[in-house]
Amino acid sequence: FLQAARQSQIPQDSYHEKHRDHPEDGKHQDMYSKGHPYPGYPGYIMMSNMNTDSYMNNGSLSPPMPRTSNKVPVVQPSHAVHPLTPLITYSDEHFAPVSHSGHHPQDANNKQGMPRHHPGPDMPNFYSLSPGGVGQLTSQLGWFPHHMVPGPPGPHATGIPHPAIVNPQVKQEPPHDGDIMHMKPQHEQRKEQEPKRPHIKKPLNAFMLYMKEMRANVVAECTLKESAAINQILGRRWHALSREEQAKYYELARKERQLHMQLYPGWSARDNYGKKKKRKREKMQESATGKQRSLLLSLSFWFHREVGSHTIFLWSHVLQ
DNA sequence: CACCCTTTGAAGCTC
DNA sequence: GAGCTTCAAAGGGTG
Repeated sequence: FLQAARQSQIPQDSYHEKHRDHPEDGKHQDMYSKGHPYPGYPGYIMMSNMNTDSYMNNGSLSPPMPRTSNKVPVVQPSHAVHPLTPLITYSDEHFAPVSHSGHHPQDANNKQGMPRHHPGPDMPNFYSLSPGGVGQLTSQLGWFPHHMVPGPPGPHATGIPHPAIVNPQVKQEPPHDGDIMHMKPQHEQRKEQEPKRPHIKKPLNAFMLYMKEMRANVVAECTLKESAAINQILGRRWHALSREEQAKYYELARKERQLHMQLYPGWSARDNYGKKKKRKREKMQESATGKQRSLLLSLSFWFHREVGSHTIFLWSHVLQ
């Protein structure tokens, strides 16, 4: 019921929902009606291996990109800059704010007057590396760590932390009287002695990159502020995108992963696995056990009705 | 204040 | 390998 209520809050007609039904019919007009949501965000740095992406050439979408493909810098979000300039910045020339969404060319050209490079079949060029490539990239990123240096990544010499790194909010117990080390169990001592590894976030996938880029547009176009509702809209818009438009984000996401791998060679999604949503997991568990309990109650009720009859035989099987 | 909600996709986990 | 779970972002809502 709550979900239905929440969903009902979504102004279905506040957006050009027709785009969903007619994705090729003047869609994305809303995307640029308000201009780019991130004015003045840094330019882009081009990726080096875009021209070699076969999937881009054959028109297929990128999700199934093999992880063994060329490793290229990733885009990792910076909380202070443009959403799509997280780890790397791109050259405006090739991946301008207008073009990176690939939507609403009319609005982009007419209202913003910005040149728009439609990805289309020549998308590979879209991501061609600007002079300097990754080297330039590293020079532009003050936080860019020595990605060949092993060990936990931390703040760069500049003092600017990597945006993907979140220092764990360690709740510090107020100091107790006496020697704490003697008061705590051995495993806790060991825990404290272990270096606190910074939390390295997962690289963003294609849809997440799309969301970061388009969220401001959607928020600006409607009165909604609830992210759940915004995300529903973004999900529908994502499906309304053409393959080429989506491919752009898949490619960005692929480069995100590649740069992430370079930045954090030892990192694995396993590192963050099971460290969030504790309440939800517990809730789900509880829900599951609750269902079992209610099932048991039902069966119990049924048992009391049927006990003494021949059905008790079946009940005994249920209990097993 | 931690988590929920909601979306998609990548990756981990379980069987 | 299939199917399920978790986490990435976001921010108002919830308990």
